[in-house]
Amino acid sequence: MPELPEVETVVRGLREPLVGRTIIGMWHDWDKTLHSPSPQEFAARVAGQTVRGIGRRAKYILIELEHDVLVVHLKMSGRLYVASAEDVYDADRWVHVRFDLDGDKQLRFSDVRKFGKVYLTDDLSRLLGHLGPEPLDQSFTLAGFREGLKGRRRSIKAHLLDQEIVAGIGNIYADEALFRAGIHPNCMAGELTDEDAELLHLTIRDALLAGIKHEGASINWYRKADGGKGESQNHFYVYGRMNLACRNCGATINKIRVAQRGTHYCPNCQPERIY
DNA sequence: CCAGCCCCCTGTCGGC
DNA sequence: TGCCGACAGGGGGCTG
Repeated sequence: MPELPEVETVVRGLREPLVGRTIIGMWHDWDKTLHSPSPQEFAARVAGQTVRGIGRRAKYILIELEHDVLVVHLKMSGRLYVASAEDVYDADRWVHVRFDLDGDKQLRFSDVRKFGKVYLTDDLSRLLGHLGPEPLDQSFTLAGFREGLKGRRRSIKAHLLDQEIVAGIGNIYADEALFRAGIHPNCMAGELTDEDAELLHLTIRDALLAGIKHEGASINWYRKADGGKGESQNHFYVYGRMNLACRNCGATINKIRVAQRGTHYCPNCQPERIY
């Protein structure tokens, strides 16, 4: 569920309750949620470390400790929140990892579908080195984006979902960025014009910034760190709007499958192209 | 290189 | 009502 805007919103919400807290110990009930190191080493290493800061890389949450980084990927249904030990939340029934903090607080990782992963590492580049540029950083240049499109014989939607091209876009914001650029999701990446690339380079950032502004999309599982819902889903142009009227032209939004993912587009604003 | 399929899981929804 | 398949904000792996 969570893409860059959702993860960024969670990170911002965790900063206040988490930074400065010390991890006392940890508990888990699903081995596969702990990616690495082993549960025994994980618990031994994390205990006693204080949270120095919290950040984000692509869809990964980075909790910076004194000697390691605690990394969390929410995948489809993960939630991360800080609670007082006695607090009870709806999401608690799916908590699979819990970190006990000083001050009688807890950092809880809840995950209905159990796809989420938690890592502890002192070598972030080994874990995240394969990722492409951050779309909202200076490192995401138009020149680099154009270069990456050259000669690629796959759909532009598949291209945008490739985390090595640009990191943090998922199914929602790929559809939204392509709509804003007027580009059909099945267009060949390598066939886009320089003008297309320039527009898409802009609309990727616009779509993601709109998502952050509205604090992420709470369609199903995603919640902010404080448990509240985001509002981004109320501002989509195409995602989840099949058979509804295009906000731009009034045509009926269509849904197809591209790159094995449900894909929403306006057949009028994003016409198929003949090469 | 890339499309297409599988897997990891659980919950929800629509059709019969 | 119950059952059953399809599908869901992700990503890794395999085949052809």
